Amino acid sequence: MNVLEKIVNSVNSFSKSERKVADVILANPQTTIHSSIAALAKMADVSEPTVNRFCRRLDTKGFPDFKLHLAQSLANGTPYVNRHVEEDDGPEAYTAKIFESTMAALDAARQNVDIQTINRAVDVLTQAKKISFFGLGASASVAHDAQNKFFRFNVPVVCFDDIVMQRMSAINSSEGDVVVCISHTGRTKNLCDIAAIARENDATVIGITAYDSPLAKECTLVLSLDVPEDTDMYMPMASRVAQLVLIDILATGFTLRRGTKFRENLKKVKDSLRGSRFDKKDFAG
Amino acid sequence: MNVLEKIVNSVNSFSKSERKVADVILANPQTTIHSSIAALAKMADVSEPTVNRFCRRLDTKGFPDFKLHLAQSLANGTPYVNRHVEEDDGPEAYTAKIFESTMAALDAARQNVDIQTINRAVDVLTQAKKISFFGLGASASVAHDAQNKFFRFNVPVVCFDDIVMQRMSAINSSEGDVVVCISHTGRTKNLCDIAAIARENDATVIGITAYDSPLAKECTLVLSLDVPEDTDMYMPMASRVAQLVLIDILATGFTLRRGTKFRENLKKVKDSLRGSRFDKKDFAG
DNA sequence: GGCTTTGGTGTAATTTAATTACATCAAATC
DNA sequence: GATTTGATGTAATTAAATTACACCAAAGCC
Repeated sequence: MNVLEKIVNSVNSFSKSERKVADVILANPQTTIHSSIAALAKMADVSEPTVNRFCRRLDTKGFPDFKLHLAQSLANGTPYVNRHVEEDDGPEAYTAKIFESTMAALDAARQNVDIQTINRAVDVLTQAKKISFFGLGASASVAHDAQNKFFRFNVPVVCFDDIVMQRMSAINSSEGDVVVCISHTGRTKNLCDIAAIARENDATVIGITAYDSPLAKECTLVLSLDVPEDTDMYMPMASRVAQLVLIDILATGFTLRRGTKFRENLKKVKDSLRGSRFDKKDFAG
Repeated sequence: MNVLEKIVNSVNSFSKSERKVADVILANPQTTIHSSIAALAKMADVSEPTVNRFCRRLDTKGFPDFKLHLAQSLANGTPYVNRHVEEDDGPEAYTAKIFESTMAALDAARQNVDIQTINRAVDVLTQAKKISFFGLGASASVAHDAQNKFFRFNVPVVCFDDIVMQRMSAINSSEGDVVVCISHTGRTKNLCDIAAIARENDATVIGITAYDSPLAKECTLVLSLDVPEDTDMYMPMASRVAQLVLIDILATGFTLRRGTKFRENLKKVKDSLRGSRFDKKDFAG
């Protein structure tokens, strides 16, 4: 276990002064590793030996050794804590927090996602006659992204963010068609309807949504992410990123399943974009 | 660049004694971080000040600081490397890899992003008469997402993924308008044109794109992410996620800048969605 | 309720480690 | 061959961390 987590975990077993030290370290871990024991003691408003004892309590040899461990924890990417943005955060603070909580969300998603279901979803997608991506609001952009990805596979794919179009599309679906419904909460009524309609018409419905939601109930296959969402800002952030990564995973599974030959086709699509771009060589700095 | 790589790279510029130090450190980096300067000097068969000078040469403040950096380099090695998906990866493997490389990309983005520029971008956005988000292809969904976010702020915001509409919109822009152009490569000709047109019409142009790209040259402000992209699959994945997180950050900065009163408005928008949803209580499991 | 003990905390002394200042030596240049 | 430059080590100095010890507060005991 890394030192940072260790501090968080054993916060209860700390004494009053030790907790002060812990707070300061957790608040500015980066500063800590560049401070002397005296500076840190002052920041936490405790004596130097208290800091030293704190270090020992965490199974390090002393303060310098503790800093070493801390440095490694920090290097390990992130203190994957889902830190919330606060009123008086400056640009550095909220930037760091958003990156970190997004990464924390992805980490959580990775651990929660069910590989079996992913595999079955890939199965279904590779055999689809037609693939439709539906999302509303914030999930609409995820659906768009999915369309963009699967479009490159030269598979019939559509994407609607309009309820009426979605409805018509769902009614016209038939066996062999795959409908992917995207919704973080899984409680958007219109989308639940769409899923139900599609199923009635024998399409396979994949839900990228919360497990145990109304939408999930309407789906053939549910890909749940269970991301701890920071709702402070009243906007879905982390969940949507996790959804995108999930789309990436499905797309990747798709290409792998289709084999080498197929991937050459992808390259062709990519090459076709070249004409619309400035060449890397053309543009010298 | 991490210290370990730095040592390897600059091995030529070292003096005889310094090289002895370098050799010892590279041979047992793990031991080094737990040794005193005296111990290391003895191992390398040089004097202590030589070791100190060696540390300074690598842009560290001294020996303890050097050890800190070294500790981080060592920790950095393993956890999230940008592991590439391979031909015969199963679902577990590619799922894990995609999550990890996305997280690695975010980590890299976090370290590269320029806070100053973010702050200025937020400045510009909060003062905008109108905000336009433009993207093409994969970046279109990012633009959509941005629109969705900023729309909630009750600010005039548009988003076009159609070149003609983008062009018309850019021509009609004027001072006080902000145009955000999104492109991973920054080499999409059409979007460069749009940026140029917008600027000619006195709009402020923010580019979410690669630093040093043709698009960047056309922008007032460039938010660069420098994400190591996995191009194996011929699709932008990680970069687009980083762009989204950047949008999240801008949106967050925006709300924070606007103050408490404004955030109540956000809650209203969120509450307004309630009617279109199944209530949490209505739906028991 | 007062006494004792235990655990936590700070002050000051001590020890250890790192850094600086300076002297010396080697190699390169004139 | 002399001089200068840069590299290195020795010794002194400074800074940092640790230890020893004293004190205080809270919990348990008589």
